[in-house]
Amino acid sequence: MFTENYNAEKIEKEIHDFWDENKIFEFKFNDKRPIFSIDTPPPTISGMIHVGHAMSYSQAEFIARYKRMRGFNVFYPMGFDDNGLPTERYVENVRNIRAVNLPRDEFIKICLEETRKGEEEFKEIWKLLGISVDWNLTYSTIDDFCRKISQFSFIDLYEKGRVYRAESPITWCPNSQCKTAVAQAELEDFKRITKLNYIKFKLENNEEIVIATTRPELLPACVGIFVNPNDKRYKKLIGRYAFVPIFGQKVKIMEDELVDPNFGTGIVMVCTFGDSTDIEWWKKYNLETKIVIDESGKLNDLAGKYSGLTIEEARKEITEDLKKEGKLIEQKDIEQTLNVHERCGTPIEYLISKQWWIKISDLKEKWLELGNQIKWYPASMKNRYDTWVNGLNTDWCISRQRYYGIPFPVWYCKKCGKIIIADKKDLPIDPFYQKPKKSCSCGYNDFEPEKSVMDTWATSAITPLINSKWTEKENLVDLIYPMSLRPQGHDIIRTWAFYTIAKCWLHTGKIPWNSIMVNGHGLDPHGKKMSKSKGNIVEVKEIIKKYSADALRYWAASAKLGNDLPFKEQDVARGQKIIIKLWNAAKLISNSIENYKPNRKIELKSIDKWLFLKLNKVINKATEEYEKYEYSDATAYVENFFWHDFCDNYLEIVKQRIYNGNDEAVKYTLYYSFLSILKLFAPILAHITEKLYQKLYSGKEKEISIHISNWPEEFEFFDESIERNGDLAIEIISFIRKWKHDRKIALNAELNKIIIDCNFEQREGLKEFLDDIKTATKAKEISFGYVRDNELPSGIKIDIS
RNA sequence: GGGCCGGUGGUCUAGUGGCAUGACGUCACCUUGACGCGGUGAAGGUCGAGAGUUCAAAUCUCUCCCGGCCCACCA
Repeated sequence: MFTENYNAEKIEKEIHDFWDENKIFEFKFNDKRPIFSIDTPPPTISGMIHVGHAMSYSQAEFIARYKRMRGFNVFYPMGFDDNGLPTERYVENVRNIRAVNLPRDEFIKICLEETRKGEEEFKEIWKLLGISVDWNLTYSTIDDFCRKISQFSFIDLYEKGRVYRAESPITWCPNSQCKTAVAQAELEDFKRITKLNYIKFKLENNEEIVIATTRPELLPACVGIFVNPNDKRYKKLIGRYAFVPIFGQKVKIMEDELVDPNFGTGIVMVCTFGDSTDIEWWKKYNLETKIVIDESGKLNDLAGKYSGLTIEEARKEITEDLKKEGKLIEQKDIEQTLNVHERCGTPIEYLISKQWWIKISDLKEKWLELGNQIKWYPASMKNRYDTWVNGLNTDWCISRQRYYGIPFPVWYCKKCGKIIIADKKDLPIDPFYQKPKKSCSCGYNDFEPEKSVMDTWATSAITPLINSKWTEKENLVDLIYPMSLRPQGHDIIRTWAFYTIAKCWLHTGKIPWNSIMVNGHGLDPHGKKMSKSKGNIVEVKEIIKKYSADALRYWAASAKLGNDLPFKEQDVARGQKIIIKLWNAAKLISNSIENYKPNRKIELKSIDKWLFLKLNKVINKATEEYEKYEYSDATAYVENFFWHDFCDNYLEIVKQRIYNGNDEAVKYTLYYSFLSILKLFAPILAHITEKLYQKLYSGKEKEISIHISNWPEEFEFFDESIERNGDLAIEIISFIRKWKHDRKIALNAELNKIIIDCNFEQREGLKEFLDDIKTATKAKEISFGYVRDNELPSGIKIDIS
């Protein structure tokens, strides 16, 4: 018997130490059990770990624990995504430095220092939360092995003809902290109100046409004018020439179906480049190239007196000047959707530059087919993948003009310009500080290193191969690839999920994982994303300290898979109540279990069988839900069974038998039913179930930890009529409770006599439960007989006195 | 403009054809030998709107409205 209260902070700490010491979560390399491998998301080191992170990682963690109990050898690694733009931005802010002002190697060193710190912080919090990863399997995307495998991957795709270098228009972020090429997947939509400017262009014969544009600052880059071929108003213009105001260049008027006659004046100017239609026309009609915006979003010499101005400044001044010249005849407010960089919200520009690309846009059908080979949970999330693939219109630009990332294993010959690719056996290399091992084929021996680094997604897209130690002699590819499960958020389906499927298939010809579970986000109480700048971050540590890790995990388990979940402290408090309830139930039954070890078949009473019948159903349902990764529905079933069937009804009914101390049937029932309850709760309430397992079952059950014990299976099947009859008994007990309540009598007040009036079948069934009704209602006497009133839904009538 | 997800008592939520689930909150009663962080009850919903299919619709179909997300070349 134990009497102490539950001290979550102390006990959770003890349990963590126990798990560590006994290596409970270690992946066993030589083991016959089937493997369940998880492609854990490597979090970006961003300096703020909030309950939203805790939620998504907990949800994958529930599945890891469930699978472990199902007898799988679980491969559950942890990674850290600690390079690339987000990390640079983080480090620049934390240290208040700017990468551009520092030597490259010094900046990289600082980044490494800062990310180490961030990783320690993550590790500490994940341990507090009880995330059951095997920390021996940790990787970081900037470590030697990841640099090697990432460069290897690049060379492999280069050799396969999937990687190419090309000078072409590219989406570019001109933000002073970015100044890099970005990929289609990194763009977001942004709606804003802007001015549509109606501008007069002169024709050769001094006639005038009016063109509507939102970007007058691009006038110096204007290389053509288009009208719709079916637009009768402008048919006569086709093939003639116009002069761009202020800048004076002469441009041809052409026709194209893409022009919407109803937008603006129905006449469009093409600039290199204002948007993707410009690029399309530029390619299709082989137009001149006039780039007027530079890498930092300023106008260059082509803009004449406007040179050096930012886009916004130039727009303002050029508009002013047009107005002065009488060329601007109208300005209208319109709503405009434009592409912005997802990291900083800056409108992207199109520049021409030389970048490295992975060819993906020609294989849309393949990507869709691979998507079909993977099981999506919840199934509807596959739509997002399909939509994205269908909308793909460019290849994947993987070079970034940044500092802290994985370098390309590439040099260029300074004489003939030939591309020199490093030898696979020399990886990882940094072309900035290392040279090719032999001269160029042209005989020259001086090289220019590729200065760009790779898009972080290019590395994180091969996490299944990183986990498999692909490229190493002693690898796990046959063992764990394709991996069993990819858990990840819905916001990165177009990036992480898609790129992983694409790259891994290009390398191996196989899908990267058999299933993907897509989790929602933990939001602030008002349903908004948590972010430092909004000041609405709820910190993991605080909540764990106030409630407990188990209570926070319970909150995480309350969201259906894929749904976003606003953080409500009352939900965590609800988890706390269940934990306390479990502890107190254990207190009550500890006497019966502590010195008891079932070793033979016992004749059970009907109410005991009733409990097992209910339990069987819960085990079935919970298992079914877990197989679909629906931990939340599973938990709801378990919770309902534990709280109501087990505590409110069964325990109340058998209390006297517990106190008697020598009822073998009740001991047997409590031993196994409570063990099952603990196991069913174990994936969610990982700590308290472990503690109670050790307190009550240690030395009796085979495994030292509940988390490696077997998932509960159905008990012996009893005649289903017992469940029905037991339910009738509960119905009668409830009625008597209400009867007492209506008379403001205490529930434990004694009754003189209960008379039950029912049909023959009910009477036969209830006979087995009369004692239970008697003790639960404190009736001195109970009998069958004729009753006039008090009819229950089942038709039974009760007389109470 | 297209797609996906959602709209259920004050708040949140389960529920894909058959009397609307639970939590939190509210109110009342019960100081029951595990738990008052408890027990027992009560009040509270025309299940976003409309139409249709059906003996029967929160659930299926259509239209519309609202919210969120994803996608799209409208200058």
